[in-house]
Amino acid sequence: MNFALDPKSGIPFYRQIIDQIRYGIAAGRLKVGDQLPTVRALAVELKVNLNTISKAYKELEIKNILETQQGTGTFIAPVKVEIPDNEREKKLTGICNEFQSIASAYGFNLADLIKELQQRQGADHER
Amino acid sequence: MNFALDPKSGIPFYRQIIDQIRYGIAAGRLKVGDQLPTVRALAVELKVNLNTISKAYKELEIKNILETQQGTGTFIAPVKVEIPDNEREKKLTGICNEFQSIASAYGFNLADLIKELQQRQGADHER
DNA sequence: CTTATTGTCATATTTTACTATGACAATGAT
DNA sequence: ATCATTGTCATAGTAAAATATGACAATAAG
Repeated sequence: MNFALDPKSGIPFYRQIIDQIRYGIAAGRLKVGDQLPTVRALAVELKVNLNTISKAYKELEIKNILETQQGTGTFIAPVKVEIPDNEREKKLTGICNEFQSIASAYGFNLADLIKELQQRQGADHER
Repeated sequence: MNFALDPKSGIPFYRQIIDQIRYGIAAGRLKVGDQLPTVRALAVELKVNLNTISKAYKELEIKNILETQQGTGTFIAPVKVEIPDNEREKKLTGICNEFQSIASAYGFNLADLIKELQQRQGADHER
């Protein structure tokens, strides 16, 4: 599981973390019993305060999505997490909007972006 | 151009306004020279404070995306992009790296992104 | 038992977002 | 010249987000 915070999004860090975990579970990349990074480790990795991670984990524990054992760690709880298709689509749209806007500010159009991404896709298959 | 604020999104109002203008330009719905609503008119329409609109416009003006003339109004500025080819390529790579990283944190892969962008390309041609 | 690691809690401080209000400055119409 | 409209600025207050710091509690390993 890899996390990526976007400070320019205006979305609070703790909420971005929550969402990325939810999406990870929903997509099956995180499975019941998997251990998450420790609050301190993730805080260092994302260069944010320990309390910010703790807040995210805590909210997910309240929702029974995570289980924490003090002294041991934080784990994915046996709960089904589903992200509605429309929310997922909305997220993708938002990410692409942001992407397209920034690209356009530097003079890149949709064709430029698609071409660059397709090259990566090709490179992926070669490996 | 019509605006819509989502109070539940957690994204600051002024940032939502900034983004909607940026996306509007990127998508071609707003063109060079177009006048935006006055700060007071938009403040009333969106039921937010005048300063919130002003802050959004001001930030866009600093980025040379808008031009303001006191007493007249606020307009879409002519975007100027002059970057050497090698730096340009580097920039595109960087933007796409960032994009791919954030998308991946939410479980979207290259194929998802390409598909979404291609849909936009198609929608463009229909108009 | 001791020690290290884990999550938790509490407090204080800083930064940012938003609102409220009032005043000022530049422009264009009359 | 006068007036309405435009964007701007300054100040103050409230709330949320994030940080900084230190301490505590439960678990596992030795």
